[in-house]
Amino acid sequence: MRKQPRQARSKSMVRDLIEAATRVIAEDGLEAATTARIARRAGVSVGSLYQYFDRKEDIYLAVIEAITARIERIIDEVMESTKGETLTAFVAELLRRIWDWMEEDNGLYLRVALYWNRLDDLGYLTRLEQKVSYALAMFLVGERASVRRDTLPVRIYVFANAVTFNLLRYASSPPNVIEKDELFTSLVDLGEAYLHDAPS
Amino acid sequence: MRKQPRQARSKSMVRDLIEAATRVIAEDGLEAATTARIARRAGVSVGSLYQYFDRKEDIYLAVIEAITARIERIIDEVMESTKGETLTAFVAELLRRIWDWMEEDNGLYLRVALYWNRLDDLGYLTRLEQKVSYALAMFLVGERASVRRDTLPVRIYVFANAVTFNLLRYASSPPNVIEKDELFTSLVDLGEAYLHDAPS
DNA sequence: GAATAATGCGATCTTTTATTCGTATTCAAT
DNA sequence: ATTGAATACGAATAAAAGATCGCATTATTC
Repeated sequence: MRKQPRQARSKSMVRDLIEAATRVIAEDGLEAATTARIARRAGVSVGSLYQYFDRKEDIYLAVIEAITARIERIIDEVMESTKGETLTAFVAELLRRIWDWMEEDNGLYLRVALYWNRLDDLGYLTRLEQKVSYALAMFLVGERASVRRDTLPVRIYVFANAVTFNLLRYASSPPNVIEKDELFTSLVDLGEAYLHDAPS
Repeated sequence: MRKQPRQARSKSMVRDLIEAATRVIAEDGLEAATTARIARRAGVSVGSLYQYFDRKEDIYLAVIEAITARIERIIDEVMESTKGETLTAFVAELLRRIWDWMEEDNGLYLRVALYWNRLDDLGYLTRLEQKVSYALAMFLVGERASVRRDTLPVRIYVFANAVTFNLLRYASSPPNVIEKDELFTSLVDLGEAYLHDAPS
């Protein structure tokens, strides 16, 4: 961001721009998210946009930064609210909360999430992955389940990715034979079967 | 494709174009894969390109079609070669074979695969997913393992996606603490823990 | 209420890229 | 060898979109 907005109006303009970008992406896809379009949607001129974003991509980054921050907060809240419970409870609640949030506003964030790969460069995804991995490890330890310590990191990596991408994939084109709840239950089961102590 | 190539030279030109597109994408990314660039790389003029592809996207489609067909062939071969063996054996061998192929030619297809989402529209991915699902189901039945029939379809869906995206994700940025073989073993374990009969 | 800084504007410039089309070349059939 | 069809060419066209910049408006400060 080339300049920090100082006055109140410019701060709110930046917020408006980020929101407008989010909505344009959600509604008409990343291709449609041109500077002109975003600016118009925000009720602002292109010139103003470039006052606070050096390049078009910087707006995209701002969008994804906001999403990531929001998910991180959800993770924190769920860790707190399921403290002392099982890993299963944590995963189930986390899924529910994230999905509910993404579904809000006519699936706004669900739609944006489809462009994750193009928006991200994997930096933000990694950030989230690390947070989730940490949480999972905490719960496993808390359960004093006999975990196979040697393979745990890989398993957590695999599980975290499995959950993330199954969600994204399902969001982008849900097979009509599979209900959302069914998917969620299965993902929770996956954690149970895969992360708890394995048959030697 | 607007016209079918009839003569030998035009057929080979179409092949060259598809290969050139593949290489340009792999080496410099999808952004760089402009019509001009692809044509030049194939040693052909843009005009010739448009003789056989109506739109730029049609070349991309041809690229991904070729890849999908190749993977389908690998699946068939592995099904054949592990016939009568366990599901685990099938999965392990499939992973090995696909990865080996993608690594060929300096990771050519591994690099292209990173753009899957932008190339695909999920049509080809679904095609592959269905083939894999079918294969997994066959092996499970063959093992006469007591599978929980009610949840099997979801589980297979989840597993197939888990494997696919863990591969793609790992390919795009392997965490340096995780070795490829470790990942593969874990994915195989995942199938074992998750697809075989679950603790009621 | 001047003076100065911050913000906002949008027509304009510039670059990039897809696509076309008239012409030149090569092939295949007779 | 001749002729017509297929193929190849690439300069030229046209549209799209990112980014800029000089000027207008609004806020802040003293």
